[in-house]
Amino acid sequence: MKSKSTIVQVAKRIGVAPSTVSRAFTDPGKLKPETVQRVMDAAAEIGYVPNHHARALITGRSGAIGLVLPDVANPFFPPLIRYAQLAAEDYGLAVFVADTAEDTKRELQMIERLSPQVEGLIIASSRLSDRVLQTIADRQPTVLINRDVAGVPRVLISTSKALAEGLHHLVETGHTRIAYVGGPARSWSDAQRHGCVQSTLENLGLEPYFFQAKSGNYADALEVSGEVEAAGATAVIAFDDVVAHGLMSGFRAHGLRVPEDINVLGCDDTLAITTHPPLSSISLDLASAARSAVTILRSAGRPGASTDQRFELEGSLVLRGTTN
Amino acid sequence: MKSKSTIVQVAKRIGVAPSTVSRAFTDPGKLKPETVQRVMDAAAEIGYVPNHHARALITGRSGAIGLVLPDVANPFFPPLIRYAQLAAEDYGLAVFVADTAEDTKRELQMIERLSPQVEGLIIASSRLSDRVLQTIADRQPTVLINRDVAGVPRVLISTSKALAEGLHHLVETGHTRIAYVGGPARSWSDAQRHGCVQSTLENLGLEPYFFQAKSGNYADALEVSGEVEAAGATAVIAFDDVVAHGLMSGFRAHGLRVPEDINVLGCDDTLAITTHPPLSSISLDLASAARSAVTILRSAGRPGASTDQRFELEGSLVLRGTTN
DNA sequence: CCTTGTCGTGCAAACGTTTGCATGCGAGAG
DNA sequence: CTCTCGCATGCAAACGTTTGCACGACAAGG
Repeated sequence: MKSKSTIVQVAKRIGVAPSTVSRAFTDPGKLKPETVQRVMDAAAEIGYVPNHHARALITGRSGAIGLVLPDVANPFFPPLIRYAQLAAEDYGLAVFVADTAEDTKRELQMIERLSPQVEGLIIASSRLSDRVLQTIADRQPTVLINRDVAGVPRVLISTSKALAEGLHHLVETGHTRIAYVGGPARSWSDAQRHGCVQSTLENLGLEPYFFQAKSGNYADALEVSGEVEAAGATAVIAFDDVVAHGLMSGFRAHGLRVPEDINVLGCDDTLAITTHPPLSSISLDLASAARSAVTILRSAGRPGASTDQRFELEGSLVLRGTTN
Repeated sequence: MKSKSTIVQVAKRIGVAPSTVSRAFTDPGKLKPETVQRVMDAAAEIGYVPNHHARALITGRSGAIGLVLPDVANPFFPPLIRYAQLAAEDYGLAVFVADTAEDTKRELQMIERLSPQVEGLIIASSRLSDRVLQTIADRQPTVLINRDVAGVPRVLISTSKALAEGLHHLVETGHTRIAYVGGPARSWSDAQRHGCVQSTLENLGLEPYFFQAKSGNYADALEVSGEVEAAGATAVIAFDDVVAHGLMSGFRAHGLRVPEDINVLGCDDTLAITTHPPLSSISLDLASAARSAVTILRSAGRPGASTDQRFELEGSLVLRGTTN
């Protein structure tokens, strides 16, 4: 099945040293162009393809990075996977994806499993403690996404500005009873959004109503919609779009109309246009986020790499059909 | 950053040969239990962790498999990723994920990139030609998902039975004008579903109406909903749930009610419960599919491995709120 | 007591690269 | 014409494992 041809076979074929063949692939500038050509031709002829592992063994670079995330099925992550992969490609890196199923133990376990076969780790929305994350980051290049741990490189996708903007819009259009339905408890994003709603609303002299969809999935949100309704909220900010979607379904089931009876503002803009009416949300630049993460990872563990990089990207408010 | 400790350091520490340490990790049965313990302790003390690449170099197994798919963002795939990973874990394998963005050239390119660093490839919903897939399968262990190429191991997730069942249900409840809205042209699933609708309906003496949502995404489906409506269909089968969802939105926008004015039956059951009303669909056992794929991959390229394995799993009909 | 077998361990040769150093060659400077 | 220098390439030593083979010790069988 697998044909195995090595660098020395190529070398023999055209009467050069193995090292020459190696250089033709890794540093062609050092060779006479004509030699490079001969090597390439011979390689193609016998179907030679460099052995990654032999190379990794000596150079220490495995040509792969790991992307660890809590739940592939959450619509926030697939785009992240795609963009991370695209970015990694530019550096000749392949990406391992690890789904932790929102389980802390499992997360740690996957990280340890992956650790020896990657050049670096991108850990998104980690549920691990700061201390543990620090330790991990000490062992190999690591960048966190949506987790703010001092001393470890991180990219944060912030929604503060856009959220405040959205809040102001709601207040301007006459809302005074505004609720926030939070997501996963240990999530940085949730803390950030929660805090933002709280401070913004207090500054406006309003009292926020807080609820929580424990795991942040559709079913949880559906369930919590009753409470929101009972509290008499006329507008609700959802932790993310799937929570927003769940809430909308709940409201509709109870005969509430969106946006006439209650306004809904989502977050992340992952499925906005597929709801009815189209969900107002906060759109994120995941492509930039992923690209930054990979770039930082690339430079981490290099001479003169700052260990405390912190990139913060702002989302932007997109008003659609669920707000007025 | 990266601490490097090797097998010989461990060996030295307790005065044994490197080979003994190696065996303690790979084949503990060959050693005195006490020796194994001593090795493990010493390894833990100095934080030794086996070097994957050195191991791969000599054994030829990289400890990784590749999962190639057209679009991570399509809700069909994330569960597949998760289950594939779960299954791979049992064999101590990590999984590379490659998103081809539905691009044939890119697909081939990713496969070639991944090929040298994996023990095998799972290619889902490939857009490549049979011939090319054959060639790929010749070079390394490969299993196809939802692609039926003779001579290369494959697992097919069939919906024929469930679809026929659904069709009969529609006819029994009085529908005579039934449409099928297809998805990506080169897709095996689409061909299979298209064929099933055609033959089943013809057997029942009805003439099917065929439409197509080119890329199979929400926007395409939304667009095609008008045509379906114009054709006077009273029931529509969608290639998958996202197409179904798009159609529903289209219908609603034009004032049609589901299911009163038109019935909708989806496929894949990826987002059934999050639509309104909840989408009737055909549920798939992705967990089994993924597990089979990994298992087949594992046994492929082994002595006595049949090259022509073909697993077919049947989906099951789930009637919810979009049919009557 | 010698043979034979088993068990636990050591030795050393791979695996396919990369890379620092050495070498030979021709060209330009003196 | 000799010296020096740079360029293109060869040589060989790593990188960290795994694994076939050999070896010694010890037990059991004759």
